[in-house]
Amino acid sequence: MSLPHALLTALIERPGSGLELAGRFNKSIGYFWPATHQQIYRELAKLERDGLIQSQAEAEARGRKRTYHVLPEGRQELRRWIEQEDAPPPLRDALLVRLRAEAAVGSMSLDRALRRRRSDHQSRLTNYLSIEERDFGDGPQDKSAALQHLILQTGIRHEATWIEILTQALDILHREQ
Amino acid sequence: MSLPHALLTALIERPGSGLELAGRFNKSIGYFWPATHQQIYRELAKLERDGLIQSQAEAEARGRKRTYHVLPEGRQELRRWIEQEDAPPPLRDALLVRLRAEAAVGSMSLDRALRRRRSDHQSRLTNYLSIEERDFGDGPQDKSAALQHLILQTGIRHEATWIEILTQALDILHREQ
DNA sequence: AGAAACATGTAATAGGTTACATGATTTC
DNA sequence: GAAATCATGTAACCTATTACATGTTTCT
Repeated sequence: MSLPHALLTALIERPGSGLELAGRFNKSIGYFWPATHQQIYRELAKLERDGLIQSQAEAEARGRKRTYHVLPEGRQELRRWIEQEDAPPPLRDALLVRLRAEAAVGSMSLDRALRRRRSDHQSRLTNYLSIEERDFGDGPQDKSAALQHLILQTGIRHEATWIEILTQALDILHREQ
Repeated sequence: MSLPHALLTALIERPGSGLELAGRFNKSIGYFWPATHQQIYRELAKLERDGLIQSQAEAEARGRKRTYHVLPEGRQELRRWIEQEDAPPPLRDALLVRLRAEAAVGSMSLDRALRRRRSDHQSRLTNYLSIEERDFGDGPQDKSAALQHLILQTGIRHEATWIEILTQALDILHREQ
């Protein structure tokens, strides 16, 4: 249920069309709330039906660009939603199921999957660190920038934790006995 | 797509019925792959149709207990699945969307949600630490126990990271200016 | 004019969540 | 015998994923 609110946030940061949003998502909000363009178009249409955003298009036709912006009602709805409480989402990581399965059957075949995952996390970490350098490298931050930095740091810590975990897992699997 | 394999793992650890599994899930695999009893019954039926597990019941009737165990084909399927590689799942945490939205609109109303989340993570952490004390407190571990311990440590680090993040977020929101 | 890129969508499927329905066993 | 608990299931819905379809603009 967060996608519509993620879209409202992105459109407040800057109005745009469905495909533009899909592109921006890949490099920002999508790191913690991914969405495909199909999902985005569907939700944008619904948000407009609900009167939270509005679109302008040069002409009403299929392949024509349609730019959305947030209405006051949308901003209001976002403010309302921000203060909702919800429980922490579960990890839901298949790799943990695999580790548990390995502990149960001892197949000894996890090695490749673990290395692959570790290198995935390593490249994500590198990417996040270079974004941090670029966007938050110098100077003091206002509240808004500090929050965005914190979100990025969440990703950084997440990747770093996984790298450690996977290294430990490989150690365990390679131990004698 | 991990639920069937999580169930195979649980049934290898110990055969059981649908509701028993649902109960066990809440205290073990469910920490990183939650499932309701409805899902579990559906998947068990499918696993039996596919010839991976088999059930025994005293009588064929609706409310009668039905105990499942894993067939060799199921064990084989689990071994095959373990070595599959997959990309890290996204964080998909609504709270990060909320932080980003707060950065965009500055509603100043996140406080309660952040404290609630932090205390959720704190009680989970306490719970995990006491499980660690109880199950892995003393002595050296064989490979299987070391893996299960590592899975628990993943949860512990996850909760600890979130507590830090949320504390930082509260600091930022309470800052002057 | 043709190709590539931009742009918006539809359809089918799978997985998970929530609400509800029903039978069997145990306990008081 | 009634209530609580154990146990198995159905149905409706929502979200996300994947594959496909189609129109428009720009570049060469």
